[in-house]
Amino acid sequence: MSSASGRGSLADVSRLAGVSVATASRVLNGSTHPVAAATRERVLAAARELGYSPSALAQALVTKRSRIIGVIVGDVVDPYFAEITRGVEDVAGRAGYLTIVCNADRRTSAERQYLDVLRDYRAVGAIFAGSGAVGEDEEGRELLRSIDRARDQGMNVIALATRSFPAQRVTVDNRGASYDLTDYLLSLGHRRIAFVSGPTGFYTSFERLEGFNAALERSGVEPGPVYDGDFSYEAGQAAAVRMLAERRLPDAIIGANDETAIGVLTSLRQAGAEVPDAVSVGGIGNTRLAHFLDLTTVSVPTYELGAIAARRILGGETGEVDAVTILPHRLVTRATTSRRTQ
Amino acid sequence: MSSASGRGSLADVSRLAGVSVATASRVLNGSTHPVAAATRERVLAAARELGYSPSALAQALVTKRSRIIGVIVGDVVDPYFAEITRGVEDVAGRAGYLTIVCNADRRTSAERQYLDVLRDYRAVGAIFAGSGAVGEDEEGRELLRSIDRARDQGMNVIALATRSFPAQRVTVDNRGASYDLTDYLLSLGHRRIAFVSGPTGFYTSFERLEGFNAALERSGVEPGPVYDGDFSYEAGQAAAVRMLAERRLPDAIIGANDETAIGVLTSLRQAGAEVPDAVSVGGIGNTRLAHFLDLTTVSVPTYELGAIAARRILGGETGEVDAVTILPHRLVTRATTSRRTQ
DNA sequence: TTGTAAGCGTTATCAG
DNA sequence: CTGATAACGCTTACAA
Repeated sequence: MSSASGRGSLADVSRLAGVSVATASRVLNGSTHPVAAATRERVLAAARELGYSPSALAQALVTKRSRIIGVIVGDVVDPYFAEITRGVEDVAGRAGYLTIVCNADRRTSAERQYLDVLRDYRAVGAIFAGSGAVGEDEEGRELLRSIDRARDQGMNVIALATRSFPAQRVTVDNRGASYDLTDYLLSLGHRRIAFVSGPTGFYTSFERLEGFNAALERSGVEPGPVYDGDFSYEAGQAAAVRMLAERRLPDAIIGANDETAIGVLTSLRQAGAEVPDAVSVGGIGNTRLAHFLDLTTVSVPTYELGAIAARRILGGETGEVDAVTILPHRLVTRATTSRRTQ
Repeated sequence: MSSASGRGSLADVSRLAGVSVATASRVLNGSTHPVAAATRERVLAAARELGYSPSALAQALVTKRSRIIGVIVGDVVDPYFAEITRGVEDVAGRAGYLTIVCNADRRTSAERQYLDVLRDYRAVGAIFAGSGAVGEDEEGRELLRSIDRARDQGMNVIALATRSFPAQRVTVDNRGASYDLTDYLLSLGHRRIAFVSGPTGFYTSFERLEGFNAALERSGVEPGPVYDGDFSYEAGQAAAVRMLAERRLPDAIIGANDETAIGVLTSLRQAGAEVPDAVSVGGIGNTRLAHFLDLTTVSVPTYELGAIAARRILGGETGEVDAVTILPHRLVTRATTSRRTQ
């Protein structure tokens, strides 16, 4: 009976302390149920002697809820997501929760699979950190089904970007962020402004492109050329190469995120184009990369995004499923942009 | 009885299919136990209809093992660890395992806490990605105790750096990496070479410093100045500021890792010092940052480190506890180093 | 080939 | 204040 390998179960502790498992459970885990001081002491002593630690698995099984919180990101290596993750982990860890980081590689099907696993482990909630595809395809519908099932089991789902499924949202005004950056570039005298977009079909890509176009239009400037990208460094490089091959560089270039802007920046410089003297370059995100490279960008409170989402989930604020909280962004002007000279 | 909220249990499926839970279990989970084709079909159909998905929690409880693998890193945001994480997650995910990333902030006590939680969830194994403190302090002893207990419960523990506890290791030759970089700098004619170290007391810091000193000594060059750091960007900046305040810059500067080297690099450039014309700068790691900034560095196969460790754990190769696998490193010369001119 | 039943380690409900 | 005991959802001998 006395669990061959485990000197660690509640039963063992209760036996050693000479009480029932019920009592042992009450003192060892945060129960409000009253227990006599003397009894409590004996249990504590027994637990210490045995080096008891509760089986999170068993606890979760019976309470139907584990102390796990999941973050589903587009790319663990992108600092944008790494910083969000840190925010989640900080508040989760402080509350004794474990954070599971799932790398979906920006694929909806992977997101769904991870969500399912998270649900299988009865995670308390899931945070979708990345943007998703616009519109209703089969994968989107499957994701929606998975989300519904997750919710049925009591999971709390939060998105940190616009998504095609209903969810409480904590995000930033991507359109505004892009608008502000474009506007700043215009104010520096630039007219031919190029934009290297995010992956097509993603909400965040769309919103940022929209802000760009809106700012140009409002100033009566002809829409600048748009180069397809996917939020990667390589996409920025590729776009820069294409620009360099054309007869004239734009006055300024915006990357849909910092990674892409940095791809543009380094390619340009390697090719001998002066930044910001010949071309200005800006990104969005204000990740550490931007800081390191002194890149003009728009600060997005990534850490806060993660921290707030985690707090929501832990606070059990199921709230309105469609509530949306917009965190402020802020233009950060640095060394890769300057007034137009030529 | 028919679980109010759950139309999802094995019992529900078995009932609908008209078989016992044992049979349902056998067909639904990879059991080799024979089941009649017709029965199998009925069970499958019932499961589909109910949208059954097994409780990972219950499975783990009874098998005493969950499909979870943990990675304990020093800093999620540092690309060095992010890339390791990606390696782990790729192979774990492919095998249907969930990766839990734990951010220990380079604190031994946090590492221990995370390991304990991982054990509470009966993770199949834990990977210590970061380096640890040299020597035997109380925290080190506690960590050791936790590791022993984790092993008792069947967990597999692997370290990706030298650690003070016994563990199978998959790592690189840090001393050699640093030696090679230093040697390269010497070959370029540099003589006054400075080193910005990692956090004092950590094995990896120590090994890299050692390689640096060994290379200088072997060439009969006077030991260069060593500045204290902690693997952070800020440490690199601080060291650069101190150097700039001194009467003469060194010929070359080595950062104990890429982050630090980049801190040095950007501070130098912002202060108007030409890199590599006035000073050469190199790092260790070959993280994406180094790539972006065209930084000379030593390539460390981070992704592979993580992938191999994960494969070991999943393969259940408990193997020799002290076995160590050294992966090759490689000097990557780029634009931040050049022959000494002055 | 199928079923029965004993756990796995907790929590929670009810009686004392 | 304390103790039985029934779940929780699943796996796995052991029987049939």
